[in-house]
Parts: sequence; structure tokens; C-alpha cells
Amino acid sequence: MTGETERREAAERLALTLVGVGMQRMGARALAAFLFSEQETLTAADLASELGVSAGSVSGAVRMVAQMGLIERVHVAGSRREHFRMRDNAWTTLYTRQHSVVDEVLRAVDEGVDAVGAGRARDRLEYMRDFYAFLLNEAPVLVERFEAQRAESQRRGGSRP
Amino acid sequence: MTGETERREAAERLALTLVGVGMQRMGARALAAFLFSEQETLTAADLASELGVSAGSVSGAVRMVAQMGLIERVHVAGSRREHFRMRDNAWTTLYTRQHSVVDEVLRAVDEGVDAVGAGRARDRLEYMRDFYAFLLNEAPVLVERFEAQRAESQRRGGSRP
DNA sequence: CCCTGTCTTCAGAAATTTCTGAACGTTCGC
DNA sequence: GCGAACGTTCAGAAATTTCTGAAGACAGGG
Repeated sequence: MTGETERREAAERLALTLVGVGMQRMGARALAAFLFSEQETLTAADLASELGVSAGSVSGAVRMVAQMGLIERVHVAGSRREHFRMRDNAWTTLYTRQHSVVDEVLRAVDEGVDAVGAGRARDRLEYMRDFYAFLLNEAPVLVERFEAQRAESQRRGGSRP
Repeated sequence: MTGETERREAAERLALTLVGVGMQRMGARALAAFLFSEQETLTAADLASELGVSAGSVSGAVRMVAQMGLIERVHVAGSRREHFRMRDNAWTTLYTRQHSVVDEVLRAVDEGVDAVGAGRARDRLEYMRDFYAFLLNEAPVLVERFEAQRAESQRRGGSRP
């Protein structure tokens, strides 16, 4: 266990890395806040104060991260504020969704294949199509294997209370 | 086989889709130009005229796409211009490299795990770490399987001359 | 050794993205 | 129903990214 400052720095570093990978800045920071929080859920106000940004920014960031399937809204009785929680299967969901953008690319490539006659261009496009189609097929298999593996090691090692 | 206009439109559509997936605009357009060209290689001048942009833009775009491992420089005797060609293993290379940014994320997460004590945050971070480590391991296996499968179907079906 | 054709670099313009703050809905407790 | 507490939206400011055009660098032929 280390200090609060170090925790925040690690969170910001992870957020920065995610930005480097193409994620939007505020969404990445929000996600990191969830990851590094000891709370089960966070409210919009929590996020605003943790990140030092306006309510408007939080609203936008939360919507984006929720749409990615990483967090979900939770209704807590007796609290007027909306709470958010990281979803259990966040990462596998994210991976699967990323592969639905692969599907988008695949469609565009397919149109390309139809638009050219036999020749070099067609060969290249078909190669690209084949690889992306392969990935699209294999992604769910991979996720299943991970989850099976994880369930197994949880059973052996026991989960945290 | 269809018209030149349709070919260009399909190319631009694919480029647009790639931009939507996070690729830079000019890089995506250059890549599409390669994919849809009947030529084996293209020069910077070819790209500039095909895309209708300045030499400076082409220089930047080509550098980026080359750095992604999708195209390579080719020296052609008797031509002063530099030629570029899509690499044969472009897509598998791209996939592999994308997984080296996964490695970057993994490192950042690992730092996070070290920065928090036992508790919810640590559980979340460890889960994330496990999934990304799993992906990093499996990516090369996937690529190998694709290449084996492709080699097999080439052997059976015969490759284009 | 110079000259020409080609590529790269870079400062600034243009376009795009991102964030904010204030106004506007909405919902819940009373 | 009323009022207060929250959340959302949106116009515009700020920051960032992207593109260009011109100037410079480099290589090879003559």
C-alpha cells in the first residue's frame, strides 16, 4: 500500500496511456478514476471533484464510457444522485465491441472488392478481407477461453470476499 | 469490373471508415490508394496526384503508414523517384503492432497494481491486467493460425500469377 | 563540381476536437 | 403540486491536430 499521491499519479499515467491508444482524454480519466477507486460506485459529483473538471465534462465523459460498455448506471435507494459502477465484464465487452468496428471495416473492404475487376487491387483487398473476417470469427472464441481460464483459477484460488 | 469513379469512391469510403477507427486522415487515404491501385508500386508524385494533395502532406502520410509497417520503400533502378509498395504481410504486422500498444497499457496497469493496497481497486486492476496479458500472449498464436490457414488454401486453390 | 529533380522540414493557416459555464429539463422528497 | 437538487445540452472559447506552400537538403547525372 502506498500514498494517495502515488495512487493518483498512477491513475493519471494509465489515463495518458489510454489516450495514446486513441481514447478520448476525459473518458480515459474517468475510467481511470473508476479503476483506482476503493468505492464500489462513484457519482458524477465524485468524478467532478476527483478529476477537477466541470459537471458538463463529466456528463459527456460518463456517457462515452457507458456507451463503450465499461460502466453502468446504478440506482441507489435514498440517494438522489446517479451512481456509476464498472461492469464486471468490462474488458471482454470492450474487446468484443472493438471487433464490431472491425466489422465496419470489413463491410467497407467488401464494397471495394466489388468495385474492382480481377487484378492486383482485388488481390490486396481480398487478402485484407480474409484477415479481418478471420479476426472477427476468432474474437469470441478468445474471450470464451479467457473467461473459462479465469473461472477455473478463481475456483482453485478462491475469490476475494 | 466497374468504372474508375466507382473505384475511387470505394477507396474514399474505406479511407473514411479507417479514419472512424482512429487512423489519421491522410494516412488512411494513402493506404486506400495503395490498396486500390493496379500498380505494384506508387511514387510520392503518384499519391499526390491521386489524392489531390501537396507533396508535404504525402511525405507525412507516407512516413506514418511506413512506420505502421504497412508499406515499404523500394528502390527502382533508373528512376530517381522513390517508390513505395504495400508489404505482403501488412495486416498481420499491423495486428501484431497494435498488440504492442496493448503491451504499453499493460505496463501502465502494472504500475497501478503496485501503487494500491489490497482492496477493490487492486482487484479491478488485476482483472484488467490479466485480460490484457492474455491477449498479448494469444495474438501471435492467432496470426500464425491465419497464416497457416492461408498457406493451406493457397496450396489448394493456387495463387494468382 | 554544379545543376536538376526529388524529398523533407517547418511556420503558419485552417479545421477539428475538447472543455467549460450557464441555461434548461427532470425527478424526487415533502 | 412545489421546490430544490441534479443531470444534460449547447454556444462559444481554448487547445490541438492537420494541411499547405515555400524554403532547404540531398543525391545522381552530366
